[in-house]
Amino acid sequence: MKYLRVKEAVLQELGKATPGFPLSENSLARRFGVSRMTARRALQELQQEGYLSRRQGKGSFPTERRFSQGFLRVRPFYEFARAQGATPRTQVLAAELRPTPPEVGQKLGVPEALYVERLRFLDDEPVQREVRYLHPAHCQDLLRHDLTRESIHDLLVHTLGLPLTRVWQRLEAVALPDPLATLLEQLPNAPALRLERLTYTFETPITWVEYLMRADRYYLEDTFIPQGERP
Amino acid sequence: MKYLRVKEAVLQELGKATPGFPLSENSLARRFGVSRMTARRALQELQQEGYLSRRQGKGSFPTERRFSQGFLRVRPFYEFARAQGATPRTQVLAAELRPTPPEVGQKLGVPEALYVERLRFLDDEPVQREVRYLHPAHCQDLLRHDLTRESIHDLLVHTLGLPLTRVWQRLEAVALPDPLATLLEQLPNAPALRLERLTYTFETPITWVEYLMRADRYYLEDTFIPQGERP
DNA sequence: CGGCTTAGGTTGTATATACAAGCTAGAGGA
DNA sequence: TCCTCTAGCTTGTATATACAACCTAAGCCG
Repeated sequence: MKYLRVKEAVLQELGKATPGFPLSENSLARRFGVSRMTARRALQELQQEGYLSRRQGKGSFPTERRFSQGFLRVRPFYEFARAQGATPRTQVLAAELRPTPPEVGQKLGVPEALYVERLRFLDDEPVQREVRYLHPAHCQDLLRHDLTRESIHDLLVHTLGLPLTRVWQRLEAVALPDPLATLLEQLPNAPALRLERLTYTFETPITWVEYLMRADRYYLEDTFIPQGERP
Repeated sequence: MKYLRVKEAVLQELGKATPGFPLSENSLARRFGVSRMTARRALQELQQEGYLSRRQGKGSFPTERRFSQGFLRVRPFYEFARAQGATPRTQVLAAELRPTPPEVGQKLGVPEALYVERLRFLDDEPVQREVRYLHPAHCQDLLRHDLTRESIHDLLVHTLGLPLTRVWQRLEAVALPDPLATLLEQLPNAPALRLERLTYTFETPITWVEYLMRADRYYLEDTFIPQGERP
């Protein structure tokens, strides 16, 4: 398991803020006496695990570390509201073609996209802000629909006929900075859940979305039966 | 991009419930006129994306996609730490019989319970606090074990022989009040994820637990394949 | 019949080679 | 000075080869 030895060694150095970055496949291969393909595999796995960021032509750089785990799924807003017995309302703050910020542009693979920003209310209280970018080639018909009434997810699947075959998502807790806190009628730095989601049709990313949800109005709850936990 | 062509083709066949499984690297390579390593890459990526399950000596099979909608699953701390490549450490702050607070007592159905409070470190940084109440009639042997080294979940399942058949849990964002913020080396009102969980053996509640996780060190992330979302 | 060995499939690991594509610094020319 | 181009680095893709580890089924032998 040579590639594991290389991984371990690189992982050690990552902890020490060594000034030896960026790493390169060839230099690692020489240092450990392995082939480039073996060093490459070590770096690829470290990238996949979130330790390294690799860019063609530049090299492999350490990433800022964070920890992740788990499994989760979140229901559409109207379904959630119905389950709470509250009255939902949606205000569309923007719906237009707009250049994509770099992180989103990289994920969607386009320089500009349909931008939709919506504010969600339960019983006339703002509880969630949604910011969404949609792939322009696949979703251009979307703006003809009433985004205050219809679920974008349902529109994509049923009206535009885009099968949503894969979902990547991340959930975290954040403190609301000020323009957002005011928009959601919260004090600055109030806690909120932030859900970021990228949805694919096969290998094509279709839409990126960020939800910010007031912590005092939103939680995720579930009951399930675990698999393979019998003694 | 030959490996992409192979991926696409395999993905198509996956949709059709073709009886051509299991797939093998060599047969794919012959069919598409590519090298084994190229076919291998296609299969590896499909595995990583959750479409295929590959086993040495057997082959590549389509996965049952039971990615359980609406569910949130959290791994044991040591497993999580290992996956992150970080060094875990556990400090036991309390382990004793204690009266249950009303919300917990109601859920467990007992007036007093085994109380365990632990602080979890990754690379010597406190990242999670766990507070747990255990049903005294079923878990009294637990205090004889080393709670700094062993997973309570594993102890319950494997040592005490309690099948954990049902789980209720809730996840939310909170602001850390001051004694807790200091304990986790955060500023007061820093955001955190709070996970509350009640675990049953059949209809008997066994343990209630609350995890507080630093927002700057914890997030939940996943990729899954949705069910029944085809148009 | 029952158990063992073995042949031949599978994926996993490791190497060498070649070229394409992205990036950057520095040489060179206007 | 400023611009352009290129040499030389990086990662990405593709191939060929070799052997190890794992699995299954067929066949052999007691």
